[in-house]
Amino acid sequence: MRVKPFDKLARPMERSRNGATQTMRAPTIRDVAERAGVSKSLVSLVLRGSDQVRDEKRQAVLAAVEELGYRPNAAARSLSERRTRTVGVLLNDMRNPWFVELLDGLNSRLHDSGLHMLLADGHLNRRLGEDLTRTFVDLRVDGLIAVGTLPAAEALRTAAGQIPTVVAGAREPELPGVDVVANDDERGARLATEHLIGLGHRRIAHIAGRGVVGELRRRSFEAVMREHGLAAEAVVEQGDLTEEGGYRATVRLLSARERPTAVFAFNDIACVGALSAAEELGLQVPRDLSLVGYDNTYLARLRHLWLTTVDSAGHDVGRRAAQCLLDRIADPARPGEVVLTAPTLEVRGTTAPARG
Amino acid sequence: MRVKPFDKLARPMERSRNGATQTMRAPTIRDVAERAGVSKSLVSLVLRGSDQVRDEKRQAVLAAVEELGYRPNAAARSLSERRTRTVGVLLNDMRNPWFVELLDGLNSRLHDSGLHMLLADGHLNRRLGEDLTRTFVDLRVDGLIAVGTLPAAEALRTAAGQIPTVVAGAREPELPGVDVVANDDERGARLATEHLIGLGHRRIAHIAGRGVVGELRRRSFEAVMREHGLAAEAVVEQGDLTEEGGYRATVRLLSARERPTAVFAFNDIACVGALSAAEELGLQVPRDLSLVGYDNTYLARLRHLWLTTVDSAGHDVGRRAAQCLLDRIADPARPGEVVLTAPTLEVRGTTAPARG
DNA sequence: GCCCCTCTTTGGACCGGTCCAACGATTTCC
DNA sequence: GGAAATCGTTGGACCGGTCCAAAGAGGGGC
Repeated sequence: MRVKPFDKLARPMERSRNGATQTMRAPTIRDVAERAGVSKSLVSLVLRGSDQVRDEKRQAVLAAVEELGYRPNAAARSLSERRTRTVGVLLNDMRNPWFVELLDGLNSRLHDSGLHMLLADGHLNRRLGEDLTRTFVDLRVDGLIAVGTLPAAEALRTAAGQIPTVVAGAREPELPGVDVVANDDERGARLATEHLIGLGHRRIAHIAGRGVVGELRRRSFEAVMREHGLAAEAVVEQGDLTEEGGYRATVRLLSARERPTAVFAFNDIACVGALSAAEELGLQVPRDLSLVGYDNTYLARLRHLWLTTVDSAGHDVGRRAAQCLLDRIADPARPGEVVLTAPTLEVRGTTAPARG
Repeated sequence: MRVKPFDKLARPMERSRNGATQTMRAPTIRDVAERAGVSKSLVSLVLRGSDQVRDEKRQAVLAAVEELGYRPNAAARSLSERRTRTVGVLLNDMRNPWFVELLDGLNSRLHDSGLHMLLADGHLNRRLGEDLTRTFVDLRVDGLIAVGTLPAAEALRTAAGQIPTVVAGAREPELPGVDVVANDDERGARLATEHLIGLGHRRIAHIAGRGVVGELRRRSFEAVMREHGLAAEAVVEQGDLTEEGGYRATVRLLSARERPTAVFAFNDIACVGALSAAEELGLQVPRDLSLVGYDNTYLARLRHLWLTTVDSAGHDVGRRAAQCLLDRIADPARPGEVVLTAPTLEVRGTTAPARG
């Protein structure tokens, strides 16, 4: 289908059908001023809450605003103030419920400071985030938050040179002057692994994820196993962030000669895949196989799944990331910081003591 | 925690630490003009792709743009063009994966037309959408899309008077001059119910949702049952859109004297709750109880759940809603339209022939 | 050589706000 | 009573673009 470019479309609100629907323009600050019998400067003062205005005039202005249904024009304000009160959020993948939770935290904190969130999903817009960062630069957003690991690290570096930037919920890229806020993956992986070892499991597998986060969790898993003298019992199988990946990895694991009695999956979604695989191969969870996920998304909380999982506190990560951004807006020159939140273990129905 | 108002924060990008990090301003169109040795009007022409410009000058301008790293200021452009190239999306609940899918469709179509999406989640911002619509009005978005049933119908009515508006993925509110794009709930409920009847089920329950959508599906379910002479076998239990609601409704259904052999749930999430309840009460799905969900979200596609469900084509609904909005922007005076997409049935693992 | 026409280019008004220097009217102080 | 300080208000420059009327530059026809 050929797409009609927007340029060719009529301008909004120029209802030019016939005489009936007239072209009515939104009232401006000057209209309000005229109606209230004051200057536009005074109106501006009142609207910005100055206390240098006589009460009588203030009332007149507010009345005029009410009567005309006046609403300030954000574009004009941004242009003049040289600030948009908007932060751009580059989202890796809105389908991942953990990111949604993070977003929630972000939003709550930003909203408190009178900032709006402009969302863009890099997964939807094929452009891999390159165009999106550019768009945000054009919009002169006051700050930029990259949620999750983005494909376009280079574009982000460029943008970070001009706009206060924070990476949230990912460990990369580490760029100069960019804060990184995430959960402590090493600690989380340790919690999961020690939980399984504490239940008496010895042969434990890990379904690994990609990227820096995947590596951190895997290494921590291996380290903990080594600490307990179980280096030889540690199995790592590469998966990805999908259910399918978790499923296939688990099928491979369970077809091996020496089956693991427990699996620590990179995230909840992969863990659900593992659950399906176990069931399909006739194993009962947690009797025959213990499973631990990561993220404590609502998936893990579904009664029918009820996964034991590491809670990586997405909401908290979001709130802290927002705080970091606010600090960075206040002082753009401060050096980049890495903030890690402490994950906790949420024990549910997919882990049990090892048999025998 | 006291929140520092944004007003008190430094303006972005005025890096004023010491002499080292200087206050560098983003280049404007005038800087480009000067560098290229032409007027700003000419630069504007080049940037907007006019063919009335001599090639030599065009090259000079483009070179200057490149050298300075010039990026146009969106706020200034909006102010002057009286158009933002942005549509506001009021999202009922980002946690519902079906809406995410719809958003995807929306985004793809809007992006093709050079429009950006400004997302706001009414569920996150407690303000119930009232403030959000106002914010969108302030921003002078070119269009408004309400995704899902919003609590603030009145605010939406007001906004719709000023901004082209479309409701997507919900059937209410029906307002003058507002299009409604959704899947055909009556048809979807019919597909589900007839599927179950076709499998030989007679005593069939429906876990009903709230609002107009809930009512449409329930009525259609009842109508189909009546058509097959099963009016007396139709059971309706009120649920809500959560897993918990589906769980509880199912517990009630299965504790009745005459148990249904099949349940048609309002949506996938409620269906998962039903699945848990059945399992907990010792019933095997689909052997002892057939289940049908609605929406075909990725939940339904998880191997471990593998729900038979009605596919309500979120992506398609999103794309059509975007098209409606574009049409409405082009001609704001056109009367409101109701567009329904045809759902399909996705048969998976939770339905089977009735026993006996 | 002059006039008209087409093709490019330009100055400046405008979009709707913010912000600052300046101003008139009081009040305060000596 | 006059100078200084305070308070409330205002005009106008400015933010960075778009857009339009009009100016300039050539070219062709008579």
